Amino acid sequence: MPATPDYIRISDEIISAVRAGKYKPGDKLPSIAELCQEYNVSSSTIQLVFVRLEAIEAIRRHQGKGVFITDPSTWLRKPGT
Amino acid sequence: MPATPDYIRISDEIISAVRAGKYKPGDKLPSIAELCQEYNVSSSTIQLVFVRLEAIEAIRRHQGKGVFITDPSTWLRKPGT
DNA sequence: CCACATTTGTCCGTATGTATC
DNA sequence: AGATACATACGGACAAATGTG
Repeated sequence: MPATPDYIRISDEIISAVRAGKYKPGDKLPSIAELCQEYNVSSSTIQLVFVRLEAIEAIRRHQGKGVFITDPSTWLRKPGT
Repeated sequence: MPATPDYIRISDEIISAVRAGKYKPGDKLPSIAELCQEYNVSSSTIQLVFVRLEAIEAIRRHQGKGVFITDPSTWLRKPGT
């Protein structure tokens, strides 16, 4: 059983959404409060997701404004490469 | 306001230590408890550091064993490149 | 095999600060 | 000024893997 942790699963889902074109560069993610409800986790878990996605430069966080998708061409790669 | 947050500063210091050769691939980092004391932060902050370093594949975490430095050639790059 | 200590892993709730609208 | 939203940090609870005796 993998039992993937929430913060891994959620960040992977966001990456998949970018890959699928549901998010485009510059798009703003839902607010932390909304993501908490959508995934039924605490804000601390969402913050973990953001730290992880920011580390690979998949998002940019702007205090007071929101969290935005970056240009995937700089970070997106196929699985297993 | 902090010029640099703890979890960014600490992870950057670890990366610098790798760059300086103080840590080599396969080396085990001090335990979470020791890092907490060394940097005078909580374990949650160290966990943030680990999530960040793991996202860029600078470390690998092994539950019950420890946290280990990976081969820097796969992730280490000069600042600004 | 079992018991135990150690260590890391995940998640939560909260407090406080700062930036933006 | 107030509301909204993100940012950082803490402390604790419990789980899971490992190593030792």
